[in-house]
Amino acid sequence: MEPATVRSRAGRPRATRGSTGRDPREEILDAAAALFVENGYAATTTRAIAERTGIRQASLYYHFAGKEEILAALLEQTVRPSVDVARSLRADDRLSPAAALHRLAVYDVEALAAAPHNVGTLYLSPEARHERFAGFRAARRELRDAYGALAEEALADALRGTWRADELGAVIIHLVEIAITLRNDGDPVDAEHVADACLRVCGLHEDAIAAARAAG
Amino acid sequence: MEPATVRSRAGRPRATRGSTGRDPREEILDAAAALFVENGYAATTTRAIAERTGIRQASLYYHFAGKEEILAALLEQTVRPSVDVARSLRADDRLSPAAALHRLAVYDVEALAAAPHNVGTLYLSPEARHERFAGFRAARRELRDAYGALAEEALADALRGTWRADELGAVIIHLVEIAITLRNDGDPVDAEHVADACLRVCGLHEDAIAAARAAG
DNA sequence: ATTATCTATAGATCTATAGATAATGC
DNA sequence: ATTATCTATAGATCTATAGATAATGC
Repeated sequence: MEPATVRSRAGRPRATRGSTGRDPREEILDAAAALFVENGYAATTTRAIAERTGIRQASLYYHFAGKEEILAALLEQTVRPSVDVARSLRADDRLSPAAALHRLAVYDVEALAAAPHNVGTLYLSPEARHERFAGFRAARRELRDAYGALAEEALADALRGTWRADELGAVIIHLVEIAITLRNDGDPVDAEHVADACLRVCGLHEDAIAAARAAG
Repeated sequence: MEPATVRSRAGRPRATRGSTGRDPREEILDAAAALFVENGYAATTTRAIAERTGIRQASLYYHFAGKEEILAALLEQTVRPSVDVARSLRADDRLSPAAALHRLAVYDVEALAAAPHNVGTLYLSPEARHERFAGFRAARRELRDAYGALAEEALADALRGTWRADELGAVIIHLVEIAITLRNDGDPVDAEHVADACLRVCGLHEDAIAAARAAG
């Protein structure tokens, strides 16, 4: 039962017009995401984030210890759902490896295509590699390994021995991330097509791909 | 006929030991490449570049108008050879589209794998998208379009109509750039495998892929 | 009393320019 | 005279902290 009018919160009012009533933490994350993607993490100043949020620069520090913590939150909240989906797909023994791989790829591509501000771009930033974002890096590694394991199981016999599982995982997750680039270029992204391409890289024939697509 | 001892150049000597005798412009580009790749363009200061080069910060400006010009030079010198190879492969009518695509991919992957400091990483930086690097962006677009044109010609009949040529180009060039990520992860990169994967994405069967590989 | 903001600012940069200097080249 | 560097520094940031303030909550 939400109140019809937004009850104004505790705390000194903002100097600028238009407190949106949203959770200020979310407002900051949203503003930061847009700026990080547009200009890059390092080139984005705390002042710019605050300005876009509609607060003063210093007020950021009430919600986050600093710029790094904002990036950490964005990275983790972006990759986490994919990891959860990967876990549940791997646990589902009603699906063939190819079908599970296809589904995971479709989910991921759609998530990247729909994420606010194309936030997947942040995966590519040099900062994301840093030790400091260990939570994100561990999650991403788990996702890559899930792709690797599924792809190795689905792999056509003709290709056995050509890829190690972790390379294969890196290749497939990388292919999925074409969604980021296509979106950046303004092209519409067809998740099924990209997922099909993942199975083709595994050496599957068109009929096997069609079967995996239907099972997903 | 090079002189046996390196004749010292005109100009005030450097304050630090060890003027290498290389072209100072090259020294700067090399130092900047290493730092841009490691820490990102925006996070790299002119001071850090100078320090690594072995000169004072202000001395950079004798060789480059600023940081941006250094990045522009690195981006262009990295993409240019691939564009040249793409042009000559498209002009060579002794090669089937699949064979030409395979060769271009092999060339590109090997170039990315061998480039000093994994400089291909810079393609991914948000700054590289900027208007200011128009030369690089035009070259990259030409390369992507070459991939798109070759891939569309090579495309298996079963896949006709599923991709537009420019999407296809984006997908293939993106797949080729897995070389950057693999190298970042410390994995060895097998250019033939990646090129094969490009042809699989185009829907080619293993025998057609083997033929294209042999023709390259 | 608690919360969420604000203003003000210290201290640490960072880029780019001005002008001096120490070599070689002629 | 020309070249390639140097030292010094102005001016413009940028981050993070200190402390004040204006709301709501009890």
